[in-house]
This record gives sequence, structure tokens and C-alpha cells, in this order.
Amino acid sequence: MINDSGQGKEQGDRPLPLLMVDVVLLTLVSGQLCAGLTLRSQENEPYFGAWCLPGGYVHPQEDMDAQDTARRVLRDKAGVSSPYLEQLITMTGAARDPRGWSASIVYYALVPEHIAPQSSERFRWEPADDLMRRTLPFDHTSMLRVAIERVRSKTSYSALPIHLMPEEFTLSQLRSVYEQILGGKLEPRSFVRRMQEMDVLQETGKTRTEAHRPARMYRLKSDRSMALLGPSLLIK
Amino acid sequence: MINDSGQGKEQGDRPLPLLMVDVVLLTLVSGQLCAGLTLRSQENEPYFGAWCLPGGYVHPQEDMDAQDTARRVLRDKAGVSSPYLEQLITMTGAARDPRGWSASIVYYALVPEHIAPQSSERFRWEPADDLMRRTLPFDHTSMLRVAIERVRSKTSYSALPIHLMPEEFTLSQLRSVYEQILGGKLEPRSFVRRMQEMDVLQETGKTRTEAHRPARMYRLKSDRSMALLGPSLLIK
DNA sequence: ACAATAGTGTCTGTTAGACACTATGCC
DNA sequence: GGCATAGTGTCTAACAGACACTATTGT
Repeated sequence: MINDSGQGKEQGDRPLPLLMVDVVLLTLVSGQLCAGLTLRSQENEPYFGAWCLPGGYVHPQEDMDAQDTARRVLRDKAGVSSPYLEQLITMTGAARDPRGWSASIVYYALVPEHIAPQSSERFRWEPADDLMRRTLPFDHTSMLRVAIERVRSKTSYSALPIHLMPEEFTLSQLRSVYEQILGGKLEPRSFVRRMQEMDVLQETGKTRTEAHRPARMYRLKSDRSMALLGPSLLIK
Repeated sequence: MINDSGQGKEQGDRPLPLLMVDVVLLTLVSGQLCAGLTLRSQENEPYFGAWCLPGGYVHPQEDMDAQDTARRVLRDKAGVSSPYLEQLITMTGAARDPRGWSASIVYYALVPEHIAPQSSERFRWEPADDLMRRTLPFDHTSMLRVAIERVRSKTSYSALPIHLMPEEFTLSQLRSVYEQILGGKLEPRSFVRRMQEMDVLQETGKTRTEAHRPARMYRLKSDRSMALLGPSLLIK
């Protein structure tokens, strides 16, 4: 139940849990899947000077909900405006942050390379594969792992990677992004079929010529911004 | 980033967001998927006297993490001990609870019918289909919808419904649970094949006789307590 | 024997992978 | 023309749906 007898006591005598939002911001930097990191600059705080996922406390007066917080964090810490943004998982517990019991609502965001911010003193991109083997502050490595797993999973049955593409792109380019994320080669023929079935691409009419036969260019169909699940078990 | 300049001010001057856990507790009552509801009994609180999903505030000294909170809530409000429990989504915002900005970490739990608690004055089961059309307090209807969607989705590619079964069960019983959840008939032949591929069932040797040819009984294979995703897009 | 449910064999339409083939540019 | 990349036609093996068939009980 939302209320219970312990609540008043909790709020009065004991420290309340901290509520924050962290964001796994992903893009492709020259074909490689990378995550955005920000520099922890506050002194007297844990992990001062370390690089970690962009995050911040919920500001109840400012943010209508946690997705708002995620957007604000991305804007302030990474200079990213309106990416694809989806809630991923909430990490909780007494042990994950030395400042006390905390809950971090984790989102992941996808931005196309041409919108991705430049690296600076307080922000940089790092290949996701490298980061997953390294140790990030707090439980940020777990967050990254879950995000990559989710992106890979969705990539295998949806058109999610389109959110990593520029406005217009060729099928080859899209396929190579899929290959990069999934970590293997894809059959061009099967790939085309899948894209057609999903019915999410729209020809622009233009073509892109790069040294050989020009490739048709596509964009995301206006309405169709999301998924499509696999076949149903149901008969008829 | 975990810390930011606004944080001290937030914690001092302004009310912190409330952090709570709600649980969508599901079971089968005579073959029908039902959710557990508890009665809101505190006076002076919103929705006094209404039936809603079991939930409660996080108790930082008591709960190691939010999953602990969920277990405690289930124990205290529904008398359920160790069900299948999985984090679902976190609902947040200024509008969802009249007491102020709040975050509710939502879990869903599956219990087999023989372990499901009896209805009482403060707890009862209600068919999930009915509830989805009714209006529950707060955003509990949304929570329920997301839970059902998740259970249906996982049912279509995993062995999740086994967590709704008794220790030992027949394939027909399991199939009819799948049918109940998915809302349609399944081909017995295809169903057997799927279960074999997933390799999650173990014959007990016993049979169950109910008026006709006895059916073999199965249990969940000791280790294999979870999923199996669909086919990969990868070549070789 | 017959009814009813459990469980298997097997045909077939569909589909994903494989790959040959055509199309169209640049040099 | 030759080469490289774009894109299509089409064969085939694997598989899921469909359903006939066998198996095993109670009455």
C-alpha cells in the first residue's frame, strides 16, 4: 500500500533514500558504439575526478517526472536535446552509493552521430566494449551492461538502431550499424526482407554515390517510430 | 552525475520525493489470471477504503534494496513468502500521488495457486481482465497493464508460466495456463516441441490420472529457472 | 467396445539463409 | 571493359501449423 505506519517515522527521524537519474547515452563514433561519460567535479564527494555516466538528482519543482530529469541531465551535462529516451532499470540499495540508501532510475538514450556532442574537458565518448571491461564508479558498469544488452536485444527484433542514423541513410549503412551492434555479419538479402516486413522505412528518392553504384536513401516513416515483436504462439 | 550543485538545497528546503514499491501479484484462481489487492485502511490518506495493489515505502534500515522492500510488502500485506519476483518499471512524477512528487518502483510476482493466500478482509484476488477495465487508485491500473503485457510477452517466448504451476504438473495443465495467459488455443504438438527445445522440464516418473489416459508429470529442471530468447539475426 | 484424453508421426506451406545473378556507378 | 558496390531472384533446409494416428485409461 502506498501509505503505511512506518512512513512518518521514516521521514522524520531517518534519512530518506536519495533519488537520482543516470543515463546511458549511446551513439556511433565512426561506426563504433560508444557511451558518453562526464567528469565528476565536486570535491568532498565520492569518486571525485572520475569519469562516469551522466546523472543527477531529481528536482521535484523542475521535473514533472524522471524522464524530465533524464532530459535535463542530458541537456546540462552532455548538451544533447531530444534523443530517443527509454527507461531501463532502477538500481537501488544501501550499498551502491557511499552517501547512503539510494535509488537511481536508469534511462538509455540513442543519438545519431551528427547530433552527438563533441568531446570536451567535462564530456567524452568511450567505446562501449572497452567500458564494459573497465570499472566505472558506483554501479555504472552494470548499468552500461544492461543498456547494451537491451539495445542488442531490441536490435535483433526491431528497428531501434534507426535512432542512431542520420535523417537519411542507405540500407548498407543501416545494415552495418546492425552488424556493429550485434557483433557479426548479416545477410543483405535477409536484412532487406526484415526491413520491408517491419515497414518502417520510406524512400526519399535521392541516392548516395560513393565510388560505385549509387544506393537509394531512406528515412524513418513519419508515424512508425517503434518496434514490432516476433511471431505469436497463438493459432489463427 | 550523481551529485550536483542543486542537491543540498533540494534536501534542505524542499520536500524530497517519496520512494515506494508497489507489487503486481499474480496467480491463477481456478484457471483464471488474477491480481492480489489490499485494502487501504489509513484514514486521512488518499483513497481510504479503496482496494489497490500492495505497496509500501522503502525502509532504508530494514531493506537492503527495493527487491527486499517488495518481499517485505508481499509478506506483510499478502502473506506470500518467496514468489518469482521481477522488477517491472518505475512510475514517477508530481501528479501520480496527491502527497507530492513520488517514485514507485513496481515489481511483479508470480505465485502458484496452492501457495496463494486466501482472501480476507484486507486482501483479495480479482481477475486481471476485469481490473484492467476498472479504475484503480493512483496509477495502479497502468502498473497492472504493464505487468500483464510483460507476462504475456514473456510467455510467448519463455517458460515463465511455470512459476504459476504447482511443483508437479502435466503438459496439458501447463498448456492450458499458457492458453489462459495468451488468450487463445495452442497446438499441442507445437507446444510440446517448444517445451522440449527450451529444455526446462524434467519428468518426475509419476503420472496423473483423471478419468482417462494418465498424463506424465513434470517439474521445473533444477537449474533452468529462466528464459531463452528467440533466434538471432547473426549468421553462424 | 467406446469415449475421452495423452502423446507421436508426418505432411506441407512458409520462411530465413545462402548465393548466384543482374544493375549501375567509377575508373 | 573491369571492378566494386547495390540490389534482386531463387533454391533449399529447417521449422511451425495442421491433423491424422496411436496409446492408455475408465466405464
